[in-house]
This record gives sequence, structure tokens and C-alpha cells, in this order.
Amino acid sequence: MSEAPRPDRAADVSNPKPPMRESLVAAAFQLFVERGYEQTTVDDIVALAGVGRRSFFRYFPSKEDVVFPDHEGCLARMTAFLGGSGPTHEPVERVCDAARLVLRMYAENPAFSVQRYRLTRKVPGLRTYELSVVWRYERALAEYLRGRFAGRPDGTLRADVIAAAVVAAHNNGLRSWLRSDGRGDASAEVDHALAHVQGVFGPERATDGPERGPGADGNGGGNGAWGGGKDDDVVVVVSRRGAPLWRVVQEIETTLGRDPA
Amino acid sequence: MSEAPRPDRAADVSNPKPPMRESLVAAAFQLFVERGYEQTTVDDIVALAGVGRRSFFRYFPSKEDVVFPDHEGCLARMTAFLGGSGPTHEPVERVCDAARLVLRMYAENPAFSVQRYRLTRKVPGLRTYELSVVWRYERALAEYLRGRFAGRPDGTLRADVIAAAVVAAHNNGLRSWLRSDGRGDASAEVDHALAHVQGVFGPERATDGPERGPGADGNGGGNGAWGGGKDDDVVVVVSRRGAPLWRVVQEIETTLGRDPA
DNA sequence: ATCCGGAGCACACTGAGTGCCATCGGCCTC
DNA sequence: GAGGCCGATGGCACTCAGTGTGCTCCGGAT
Repeated sequence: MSEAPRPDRAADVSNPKPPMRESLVAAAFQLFVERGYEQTTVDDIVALAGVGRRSFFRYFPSKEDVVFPDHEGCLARMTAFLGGSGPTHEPVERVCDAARLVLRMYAENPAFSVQRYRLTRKVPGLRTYELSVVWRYERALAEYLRGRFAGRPDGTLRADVIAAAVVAAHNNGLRSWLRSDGRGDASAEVDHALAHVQGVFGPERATDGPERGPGADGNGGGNGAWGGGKDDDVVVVVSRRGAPLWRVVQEIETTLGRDPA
Repeated sequence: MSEAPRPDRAADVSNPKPPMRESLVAAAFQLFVERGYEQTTVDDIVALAGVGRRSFFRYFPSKEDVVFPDHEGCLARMTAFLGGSGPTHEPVERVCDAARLVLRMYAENPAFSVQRYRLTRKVPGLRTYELSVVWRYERALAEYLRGRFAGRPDGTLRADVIAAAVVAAHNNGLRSWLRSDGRGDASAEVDHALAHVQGVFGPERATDGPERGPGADGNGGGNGAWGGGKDDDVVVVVSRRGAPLWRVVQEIETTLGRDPA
């Protein structure tokens, strides 16, 4: 099920021709909310839409796909966004922006997104399907990061971890917004969540409330310090705690390539 | 499909009684590797196992479940591990240990794990199913962390992000091991990956090689430098690049709480 | 011996997904 | 304008996963 490559001709998004697709989605969602997803058969949907059963599977590889009609196009837009970014972009910031791009598409149809959210929460099969959808986004982010981190020690590991963190943060913010029935500010939610991730992984670019708390609970642990300011160019230095301080300063000097002020 | 709650009586793991289950798994895997997952029908499996078709679905809610026969027991053991941990344990370390617990169960049957890995790589349906399996682990970790971070600002966000990062790191190490046909050192792989996450999120306790390379690639943006040494305590300093160097040194001093060497 | 409950089995049925072919409507060519 | 090509659709039949039901068989308890 699912995951089928788009075999169909037009279909997908960006093709305004066939109203068939839209009428199928409309009929499907109407029945899904009326009597539930599993209680609705494909025959019910095509009967309501007034088309042949076979046509349904021409537009959607599976019954589950009708719940995520814009997924392929959304994924394509995100990969295009990542693919069209040069090496000047900071990688973590870039994937966060990609996540924001996805959110924007969700936020375009709040009512639809909320309805779908309620469905996926209730139906285990749809939840699983959504996982496979989200997984492809995560893989796209991870692949991008792997390319950016290529050659670096633990590059793929770091890429995978950051991609997972970004997706988790995005989903956290998105779901928070969806749970409010689309009434809150989706962008704010997700920005806040992504700022958290950027604070942890990215070159710091303090946004609003300083996230980040390296020490977990109150126990001993690491210390972090940063000046939250306006400059967006930052440097991160990692050093053994045991190292003498002059050694740390030396590292900073050589890294920055300039003399101390 | 999948996700069905275990309605059955014994089944699951930890019940040594029915050889039926094992013979079904054996027959299924034999056919899966012979002719592929999708080319094998449930009728084929039960014919080879010499049992009735209906019995298959008594032991496995779906055809996909036979590929992950120990999943429920594994998840139960992990949740028990997390549930039986008091507040003395450091949360991030705890979930990393939970991930190591899962790895150990994978590593118990290297041949089986590798076979399954090859299957899930090849068959989209199984890949999707595995996602739903992994998702439950991730949710268990996240729920545990949510409890530990309760009341803290952005506690659920932090919990979700860390859980996702831990799972991603675990999977990265696990898959690296699986790709080596189970010949490498699984624990070392996963320990290394989890150390990365612990270095980022946990109270610093760098294990072996210092992970973490915050700066992007060679482009503008962050720069990273660190001294690779033997001390296991690591400090991370973050500062605006525009800040004068004395300011950075001051931050380090106050953070470390000691005088320069 | 009888009763009983659990385990297995056979059968029938629903519903998703697929392959195949007929049809229809537009459009191009001669 | 007739014929033919082609893409879109509909209809039909088929496979296979998964489920409900009722029967049988077996082992233990009374």
C-alpha cells in the first residue's frame, strides 16, 4: 500500500484540469466525517462522486492516499526548495525553512488540515500512513543535510539526527496548532519549536525567548552561554573542559582568523 | 492494517508454549527470502507450516506482523525499563539506555535481524509497517521524557525532539551495523551515535571521540574547533561572532567558574 | 462416562487493489 | 466529412488480506 510512485499522467498537483480528483476528495471526506474512515468503502465514495470505481484508483493509488491528496506536490516543492539552495545557506537554517514551507501548505487550508488531523488521530491505519508520509519529508531533509555535511566526521549521523529533530519540532508545533482547531498562529508555534532546534544544533541565532537548556533537570551537567544579540553570524567552540583556558582562546583566535580585540 | 491491539490470549512473546507461532515465522521467512514478501501469500505460508489459514491470523493480526514477531514484547520490556526508573536517573541518559536495550534485542539474533532488514529495505509496505513500529518506541521515549520534563517550559517540545533524536541516532547506528551483515560491533555503533545525542542534549558526558561539529561546511556561517582529548567533560561555548574576544573569554570564565590558567 | 473449554479448521463473506477490455469523445489527418 | 488515433472512463472479473461463524477434536475435571 501507498508509497507507489506516481504512475499516472497528470494527476498530482499543479494540474487544474480534472475536477474528478477534487470531487473524489470532497466525496471521500464528506463520508469520512459522516460515518468514519473504515466504515466508508471505496464504492461508497465513487457512488457519491458519481464516477466508476476504477477511476478512483486511477487518481489515488490507495484509499489512504485520498486523505493526503497534496502530499506528493508538497514533497516535490520541498525538495525543489532544498535542491535550489546553494552552499551559501546555513544547512540547519535551511532545513528549518523547508519545514516552515511545509507548514505553510498545511496552513493554507486550516479547515481541511484540522479535519484530516482528526481522522489520522482516530484511525490507526491512517496514522501509520501519515508516518510514511512524514518519513519521506524527513528523508528529504536528511539527504540534503548529508550532502551538506559530506566529508565531515559523523556527517550522516548528524544529518539524520538533525532531520529527525526538525521534523519532531515541526510536528510538535503543527499539532499544537491543529489541536486548537486551526485558530492559533501556526507559524508562531512552529517558529518557536524550530527555534528550539536551531538553538541546539544550528549556529545560534537567538530568536525570541532563549530556548535551549543543555543541563537536563537541575543536576550537574554542561553549561552553555551565549550572547543573544542582533548579529546573525556566530561561532561555536567546543572544547574539553579540562583544557587550559589559554588553549581555548587560542582555538578561538585561529578559528576566527583575527587578533583579539 | 497493523497497530491492532493484541486481542489474542498468549501469543506475544514470553510464552514458550505454542511452537505454532515459531513454525509460522520460520515458514514465512523461508518463503519471503525465496520468492519475496509480496509474492508470498498467507495461504502459501500456512500450507508450508501445515496449519489452517485461520490459525495464522490467530497468531498474527496481519501478514506484516509475522516479520516483527518480537516487537510487542520488546516494546513492553522497554516501557517496563522506563517505568521502573526513579527520578534519580538522568532523563536523557535513561532514554539512551532504553534505546540500547532495544538494540540488544536486535543483536541477539543477528542473522534474523539482517534478514528482516533486507526485507524491510526492499518492500515498501514493510518499510511503512516498520515506521509504525519505530513510532511506538519513539512515543514511549517521548512520553517518559514528557513526564520527566513536566512543568518545565517547552517540556513536551524538548521531550519530543530528544526522543526523535535518540531514535534517529539509534537507527543510524543500528542500520550501519545491519548493513555490515551483522559482522561489526552493534553496541559500539549505537553507543557512538547515542553519545552524539547525549553530547548535544544531555548533561555533557562525552564518551569517546568528541562528537559534534556545529559549524556548517566551509562556507560562511559557523566555525567549529575543538581539542580532541581524553577528558570526558566537555563545555560548549556559543557567542556572537561580532562580540569582542574579551567578552567571549569573560563568558567562559563565568561559565566555568574558575580563573584562567 | 460425561461435560467443558480451548485450540484448530473449513467455509463463506467483505473490501482493497489490479488487469483487461469496451466505450466514448475529442482531435488530427487525409 | 470519414476514418483513425488517443486519452479518459466505465465495467467486469480476479486475487488476496482479513473476519465471522460454526464445527470438530482433544485433554482435563467431575
